[in-house]
Amino acid sequence: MQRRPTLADVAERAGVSRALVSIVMREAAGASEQTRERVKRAADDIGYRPDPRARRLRQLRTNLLGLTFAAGQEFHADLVDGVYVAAEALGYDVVLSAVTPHRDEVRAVRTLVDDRCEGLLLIGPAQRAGRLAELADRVPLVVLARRVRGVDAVRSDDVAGARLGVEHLLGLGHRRILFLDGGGAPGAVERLRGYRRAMQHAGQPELIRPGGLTEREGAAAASAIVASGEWPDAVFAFNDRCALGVMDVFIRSGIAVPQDVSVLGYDDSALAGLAHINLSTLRQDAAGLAAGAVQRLVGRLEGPADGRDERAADLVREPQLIARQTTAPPTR
Amino acid sequence: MQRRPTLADVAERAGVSRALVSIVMREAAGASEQTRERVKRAADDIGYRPDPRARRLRQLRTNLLGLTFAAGQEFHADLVDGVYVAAEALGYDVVLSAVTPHRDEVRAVRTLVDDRCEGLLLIGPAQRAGRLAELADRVPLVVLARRVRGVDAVRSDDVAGARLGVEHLLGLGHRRILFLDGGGAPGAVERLRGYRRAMQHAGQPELIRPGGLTEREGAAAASAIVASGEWPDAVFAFNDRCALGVMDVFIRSGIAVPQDVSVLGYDDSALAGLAHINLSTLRQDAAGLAAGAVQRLVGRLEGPADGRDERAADLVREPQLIARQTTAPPTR
DNA sequence: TTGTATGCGTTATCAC
DNA sequence: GTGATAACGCATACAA
Repeated sequence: MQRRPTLADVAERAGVSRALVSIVMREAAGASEQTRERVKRAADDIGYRPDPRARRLRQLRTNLLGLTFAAGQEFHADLVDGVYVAAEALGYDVVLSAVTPHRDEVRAVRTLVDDRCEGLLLIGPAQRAGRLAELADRVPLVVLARRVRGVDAVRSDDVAGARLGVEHLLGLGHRRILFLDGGGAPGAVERLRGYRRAMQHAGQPELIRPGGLTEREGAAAASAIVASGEWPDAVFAFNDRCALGVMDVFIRSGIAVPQDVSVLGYDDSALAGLAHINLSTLRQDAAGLAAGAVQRLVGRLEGPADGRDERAADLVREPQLIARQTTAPPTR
Repeated sequence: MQRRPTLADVAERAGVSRALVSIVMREAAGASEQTRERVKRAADDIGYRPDPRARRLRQLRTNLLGLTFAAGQEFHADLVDGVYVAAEALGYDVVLSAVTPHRDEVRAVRTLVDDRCEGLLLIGPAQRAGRLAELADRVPLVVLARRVRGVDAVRSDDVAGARLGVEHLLGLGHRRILFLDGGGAPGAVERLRGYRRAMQHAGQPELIRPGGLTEREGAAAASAIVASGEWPDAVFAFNDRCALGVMDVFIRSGIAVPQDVSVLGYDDSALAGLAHINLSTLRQDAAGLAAGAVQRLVGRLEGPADGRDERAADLVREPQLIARQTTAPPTR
């Protein structure tokens, strides 16, 4: 027998009906303990594993959650992990669909819809809000790590995070705090707003330069700072990668961190925690965000039928300040 | 009609049989051009998309390739992209299964087998060779980026890569070349061997220290070097991350790269190419490796029935030297 | 060229 | 508690 054993094979071997095997495999009610034992033995003996395709085909529901993510991005990976955990706890399976250089988001979403996922989770989607709203109109959808008008979203409170960061630096005694903006990246507007509000509230001047998302851009910004000859007390970078680029250029230029300038990142990526880097940063609660998104999506799926016209939710979670070695009181 | 349209709905709307719709949707022979047109129109009108589950259930083959990978790892992401591309070219779909902190490899593999994938692609699996051989015995399997005895594997030629690196440094005029070993990591044994062979061939003394896979370990190794007071001409690190740790400590210690010491990495990760880092390194051809693995796997699936006892293949591809700014002729 | 009938592996409904 | 039977959406052999 080259083909894989089916439920019918188990039934034959155990000498019971297929219906009973189904009941036993699903741990459903309606079978005696003795029968259960026999069926399980038979299933194990021939190495039977239920076919999810056939199961989902027969059931009205697929119990499938589709998830798009950018392969290779650390923060996305953390969210994927969290989604797996949260979905399993609620009895759902997860179908992954990666966004890569040769496979765009539209395509990633299409495969998930074709696979009959009941709901979609999109991590940091790049599509414009209008498209996402259209999509959300056709299939239950929750966006992760980005705010989209008219669509359910779960994300960090970037305004609060940036404010936390500024308050940390102010608390250390810094005054001239330079913010490196993230341009059009998700969360950039909010982080900038948080910075500005906190600085205004403290009565300090706003120092803002274009930063970016990568080490390269951070390095460029730092070079500009060095060239200007006028250093700030502290640099608050849009994210960790940008902060690393800044630190790299500073150190090569003989500017000590944190003695001469404090540097603060955002994301608490894996690099930030390394012993020789020890970057102070703000941590987003990936597991919490993932759980929140899954719960929201499942809530829509299992909620009251009249809830479909419910207004889109925008769930935010507070980031957490991780003070390491790159921020310290001014030494001057 | 809340439920999704089925093939039968299309048939009804187009006024033809379901078999004809099936023929048209599969682009199979046996339908007139006129009918094709009408069916396609009807399908588009009601937004019909075939159900892959039902399709695969009916067919003897699923045309599914299962792929495990570590979410968040850049090199894995490159391979995932390559697998998507190569699989599509051969008419296969890819099912992703991530290995994360809360989801181990065994589990990732199980879901793929349950989903009736015809063959499995494992990127850098952590299981010991014996387990993998057992698995390969039950399902067609190709391991990517690791060598496993008795199992099909596609990987870079790490011996050749290390040799290339050493020859590059020798060619620049360096003699005292220190190699930072990767311990038990995949490819570590081969890279060490390549280094030793090249050094022996050149009649130079072998300088070997324990390195590691991360910035942290690279930094530790560099600290030891600095403390010893005796610098080599060049440091050849097990991988880019290790090399970055080395450079970080060197620069902080006032040792200029490449003026005082050349540093060579391995992997050509995204960080290596950044303007302010510009790490010389060895590039693995991710797309080529992925394509090779997919071709090998599909070859097994579609190959002659008597080929199942074929000996396991070990396909290697040559890495490529990327000479950037961290390696240069000695200035002394 | 087109239509009919059957089965893929499972679950759900109904009898017994 | 247990078993027969239909149905999920689709593809295929075969008949028309």
